[in-house]
Amino acid sequence: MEFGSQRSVKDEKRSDEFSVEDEEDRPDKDIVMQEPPLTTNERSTVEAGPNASSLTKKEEADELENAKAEMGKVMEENQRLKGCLNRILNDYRTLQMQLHNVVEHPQDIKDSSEKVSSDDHQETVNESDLVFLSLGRLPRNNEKANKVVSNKALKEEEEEDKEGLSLGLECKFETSKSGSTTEHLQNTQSPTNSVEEVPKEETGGESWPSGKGNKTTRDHTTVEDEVSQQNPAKKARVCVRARCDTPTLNDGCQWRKYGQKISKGNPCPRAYYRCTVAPSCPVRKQVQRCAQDMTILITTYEGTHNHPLPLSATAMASTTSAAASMLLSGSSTSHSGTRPSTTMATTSVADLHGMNFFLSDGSKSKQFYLSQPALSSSPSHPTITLDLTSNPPSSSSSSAPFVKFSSNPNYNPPRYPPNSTSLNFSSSESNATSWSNGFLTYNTTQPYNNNRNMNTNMNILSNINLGRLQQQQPMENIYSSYMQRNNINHVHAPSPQHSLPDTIAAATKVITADPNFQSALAAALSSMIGSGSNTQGNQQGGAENLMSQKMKWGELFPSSSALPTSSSKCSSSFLNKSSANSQPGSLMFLQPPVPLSSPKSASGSPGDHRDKKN
DNA sequence: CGAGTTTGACCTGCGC
DNA sequence: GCGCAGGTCAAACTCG
Repeated sequence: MEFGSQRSVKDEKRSDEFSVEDEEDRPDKDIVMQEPPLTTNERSTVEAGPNASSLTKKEEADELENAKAEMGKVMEENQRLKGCLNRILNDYRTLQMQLHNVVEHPQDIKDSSEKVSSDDHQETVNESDLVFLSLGRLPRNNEKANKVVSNKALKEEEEEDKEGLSLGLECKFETSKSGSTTEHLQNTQSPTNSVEEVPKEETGGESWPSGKGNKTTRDHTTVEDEVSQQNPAKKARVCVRARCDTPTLNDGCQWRKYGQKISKGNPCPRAYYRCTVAPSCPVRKQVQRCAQDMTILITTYEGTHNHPLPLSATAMASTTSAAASMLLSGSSTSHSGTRPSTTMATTSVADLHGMNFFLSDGSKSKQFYLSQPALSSSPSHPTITLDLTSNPPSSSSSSAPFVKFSSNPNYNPPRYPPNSTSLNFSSSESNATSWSNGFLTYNTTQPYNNNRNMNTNMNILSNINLGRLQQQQPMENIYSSYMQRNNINHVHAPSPQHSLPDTIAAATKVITADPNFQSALAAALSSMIGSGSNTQGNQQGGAENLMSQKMKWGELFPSSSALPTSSSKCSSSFLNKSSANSQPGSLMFLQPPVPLSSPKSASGSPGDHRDKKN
């Protein structure tokens, strides 16, 4: 499969470069590292033996000293990394406790958060910085508690008028934000919706197109009906575009096909699936081939699983959940007509490639750029697309490995949405589509920031790019966003002449300054990094692996590094693999996966089933 | 025989 | 109000 081959190519390429993944695969690597490879001289020394007359004792001593110094450096580095790991683990535990407190004792949230914030490690990780991303659904009895949290968050948002995201139960970019705007919010009846809307959808309380199914006994519970009443439209959808030969992405879940339809504008039929892992699971997905490129499989997810997810399904679920959350939070504000003067906007789509999240919204009222109706998400369905495809090699690529916008899942470029939320998992190679080898670009536009600059034409676009920094372009986005965030007029993409240190500094500032970035990063990284480990069999020690991977990344970010390479066959395969590790250590709080035994389709995907047939 | 798929009919929302 | 298109249902069918 394509991704598999891509992986192998990448593996070769990075064989001689520092690999976080490799290191993570070998927890005891520091031991290995303590014995640095022999230098040529050393080797010759060893080979020549003590009788070698060419080396004087002094030379030997020098070499010995050099080796010692080198070793010292390595050990020092090890210590530093260990310290970092410990710190991150502490953070993780603290966050976990915080979550626990939130879930168990919602009334204590503030207290606990204050308490925690007094902790050393919490100095920078305050409540507003947290990402609570849960894929499965919280138990119903917890929903209330979370609603309380959400309401609190909402109040805080209103009070603080601070930029940020506010999401709900399942995926919270729990930040304070200004009263934002959101037409989205305004459209909702319940004042609590601003925060609950996402959670409700994401918690599986989500309702499918209203009205439908109410007549017959459907899966919807009373709560869900409630939700659908409160939230008649605006079902967040996450569209995943991936090159895939199989009929469906194997995302780890069990799906049952319940319908098929030829949609207008696309000769390929669209198949409708619903999750059958749990009988009442509201999650559905649509699968359709891209009309322009039959190799591209467009999978649209809607809803959130209300049951524990199989390991193999958590990654995709987390990714889509995060994306949906971003979408919904991002959609909370709107303004149009201003084309972002950003790297994105100024970069020709044709020159770009890679994996992208892009946000689209069929809703005119929300004034996101409109999706084309080809695979039309219904107007009431804001859609975020995770583009795991790559442009053909012909597209010039290396010069601009990033960001491409497409107007719809069928990918008709370029539209340049005035507002866009985009997580970009671009690959640095034209036809390589690997999450962990790609760049992560988290763009937040004003909807997120929701700041007072809304009336300006200056779209704030913030990019965080992770990845191969030997290529300058990624940093340019960061730089650009930084400049923009600081209201520095910067109409065009920054020129490559900017010094790397500058861009690094800018990137660092961007990351540290904006909790939204951190949140989005955390979500995206959870998927990306989680995928970095390995094989499905290697599902243990995931937390530490992940955490240390994150740490590595954090450590390495300022310097040249390669992100861990994941194995990705079909884009979903990688997700399967990633899930095991993404779960425990990430900032996502997933419900404990339960091994699902399905007598029939262990693969869990109808596509697999069909594969057998075919 | 049970689970999953196929497929035509039906329902609903939206635009004109 | 009408027609269209998306989405869903459910009976029939297939498969293991």
